[in-house]
Amino acid sequence: MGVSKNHIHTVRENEYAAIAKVLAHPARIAILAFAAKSKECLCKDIAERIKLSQPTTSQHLQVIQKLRVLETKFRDGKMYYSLNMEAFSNFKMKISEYFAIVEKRTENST
Amino acid sequence: MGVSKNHIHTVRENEYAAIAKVLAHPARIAILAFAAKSKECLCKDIAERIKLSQPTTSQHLQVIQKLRVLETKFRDGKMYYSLNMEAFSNFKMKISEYFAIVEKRTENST
DNA sequence: TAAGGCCATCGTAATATTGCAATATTACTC
DNA sequence: GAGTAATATTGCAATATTACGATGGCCTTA
Repeated sequence: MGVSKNHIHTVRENEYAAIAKVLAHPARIAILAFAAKSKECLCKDIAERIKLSQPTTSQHLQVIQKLRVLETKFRDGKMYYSLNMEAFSNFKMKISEYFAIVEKRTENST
Repeated sequence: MGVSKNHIHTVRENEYAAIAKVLAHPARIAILAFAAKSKECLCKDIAERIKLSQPTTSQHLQVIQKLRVLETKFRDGKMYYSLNMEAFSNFKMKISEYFAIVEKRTENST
């Protein structure tokens, strides 16, 4: 087929993969780093910075937002994006958890 | 267009994204964990374990191999896959590096 | 040599992702 | 209300990803 068979994998495997997916595009890597630096930023500024169109940038922002790593505040007719540190730290923890699991398994392997 | 514009991003951004891409599928998450546990394993065993066909599994193995996180040994007419711990640790380091960069930027942000 | 096991590759299909132009929407300002 | 600015959405095109059956190659063993 070609359809992703997520259902045959465990919840945890899907969770790790979902997190990695957010980071699996250079534009999103750049967006998160930019958002961290600028605290609050606008879509158009991000677009200008990463040199992608406003719609494409908006699309990437939605992808990141789905996992709550970016939060939004609406003020003065503008949408301010900022890094959700709590969610981001959770991201980091989950990924570290996975690496730890894999590493631990190598120790006990036959 | 729709073509990925990797060239407009930095080498580092592309590198982080490339690493994340390997982890961006539950099957590959499972494969790495399985390879860590079994030390040496066969494609058919992995396929059986993750419940995907042999060709699909082989395809995922190639993706992981591209970044050298899996290494292969041919013996007795079989291809044994095993985790390349050095490459895997490098993976972990790079990802940690990225998280650290982002976190650091939040401290100095205005 | 034949048979069987294992795997990569090819071919194909379905779906997902990436990207932009055009448009719609929303809110502020005059 | 008209104009402006920022963003989301829609529609479309190109490419990438995911998945499997079929095939062929290679090695081992009978």
